[in-house]
Amino acid sequence: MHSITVNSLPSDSARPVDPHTMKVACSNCNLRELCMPVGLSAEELERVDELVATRRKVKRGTALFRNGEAFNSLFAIRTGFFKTCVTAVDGRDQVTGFQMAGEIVGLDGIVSDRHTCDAVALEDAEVCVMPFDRIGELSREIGALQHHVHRIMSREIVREHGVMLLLGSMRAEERLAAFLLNLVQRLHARGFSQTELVLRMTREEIGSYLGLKLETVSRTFSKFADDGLVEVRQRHLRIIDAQALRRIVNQQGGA
Amino acid sequence: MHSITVNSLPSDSARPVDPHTMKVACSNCNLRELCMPVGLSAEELERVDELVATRRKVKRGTALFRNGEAFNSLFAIRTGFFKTCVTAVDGRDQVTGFQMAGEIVGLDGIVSDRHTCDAVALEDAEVCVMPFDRIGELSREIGALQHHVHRIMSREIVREHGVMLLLGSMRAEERLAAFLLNLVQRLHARGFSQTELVLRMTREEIGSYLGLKLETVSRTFSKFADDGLVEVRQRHLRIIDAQALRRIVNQQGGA
DNA sequence: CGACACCTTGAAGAGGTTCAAGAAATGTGG
DNA sequence: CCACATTTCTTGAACCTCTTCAAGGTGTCG
Repeated sequence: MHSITVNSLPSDSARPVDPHTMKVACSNCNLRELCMPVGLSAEELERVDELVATRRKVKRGTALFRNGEAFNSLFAIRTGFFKTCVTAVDGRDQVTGFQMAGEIVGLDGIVSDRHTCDAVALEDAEVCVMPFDRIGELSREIGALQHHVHRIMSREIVREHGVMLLLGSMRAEERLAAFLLNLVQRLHARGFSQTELVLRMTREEIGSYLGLKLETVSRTFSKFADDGLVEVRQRHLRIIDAQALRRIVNQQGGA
Repeated sequence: MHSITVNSLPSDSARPVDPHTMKVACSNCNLRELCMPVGLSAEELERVDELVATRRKVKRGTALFRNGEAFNSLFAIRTGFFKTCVTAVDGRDQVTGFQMAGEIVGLDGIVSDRHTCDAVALEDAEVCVMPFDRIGELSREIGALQHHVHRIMSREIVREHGVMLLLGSMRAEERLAAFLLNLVQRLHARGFSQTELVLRMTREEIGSYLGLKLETVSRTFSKFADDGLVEVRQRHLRIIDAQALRRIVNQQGGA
């Protein structure tokens, strides 16, 4: 089976050798609405273009950054799919999120000038490198950019509130249903199918994110399939009854 | 019993009638190191003072803000103790954090211009109201303030990563031990005892935060007491063996 | 094509929840 | 200041969900 990439942007033929083509024109990027502020003047747009210093390719399975590394830049995902995870002193691991095209990673590093989690590519990926001091300088001059940065950080805080609600009060089926609906909704916003998706992560990674063991994830997928809510073939997933999944999420443990 | 305030700042006698005394001099505030950037010039400090528009008193049990309300300001806690909680569509509730003097609440509202959680005072409290546009303007001119705002938001993201780790991978005893150590550490940073504390929240609120039922919280307290790790008399708590609590947190489920 | 990682399923077990009852603290009003 | 109502906390017992351990199946990549 051929791999379906999460992002279908035209792969451009920029050679890493040429520093010119390494520059990215945010103003022309299909993902602009996702990762850049709207309502900029032509002049402002041009300056924001300079925000992206370089692009960087990240091979599947390798890290964009790791816990403990110096923080210098935020990264906007152009293509590919990432997980972020934190590690406790005792070695315990927790996936804190899955990120796709147009989303920003690296915010965790600002507070201490060091990254405090790992960002690992789950498929070959490319990111825009945005040096954080440059973001600071530019957002001092462009109000819309400043507000945009604040909104991105606030959005991440709110997202994590949602995960806390999920981890703190939902049962396994509710967690997995919420996870699937969230994933497919984000993919749909990027032009993909509302009903079909390819999971880029293992059952174990899903389990880590949802606070469940991989066996529970697998069993719950099977149950959803038995009940006719989804069709599961390994990582290929088709949502048959989204409404039923929504009911599961909003039913407060069976009440 | 008279209430022990979490914060022991001298209560000043400002009358709400007089707009002058309502102004707060951050430059003189004991909490400055907690909620304000360091290394400002005298002139900058003076301008930052103007950040705080007013103060606001919040009676125990009432909300500083609620989910859905318009977002205008961030709030720096001067005295008192808060919880923040999100509510799902089905009415499920999740405490997302407990905040004390020197900490900032309201960051959740930036992304959508509406608050997305409730902030409720668990004891009579007073906050500094900092209009968000003014923060924006001022941080455009004072680089240290800009960076400070970024750091506060990043710190919140990192804090929530920790909570996700707790909720996703720890057992009841580990969660409660981590919770107690965190609480006492933050109180100690504010000049309180390293070993004694008064819980300002109910067992149910602790449980909600930790993803446990109140009975489990109660039982786990009792077990800690039986094992000689803590002394529990209602909400009055004394930590006897902090090292043992730390071992519980770092032991990865009994391994 | 063979090795390895990943996934599924079963059975037994543990940890936490639920339900229930009573005790302790807190607040209220006489 | 004391009696009473209310909220909060504790503890027990039965139950349930998820985990653990184990084995076999499936898919993928060199």
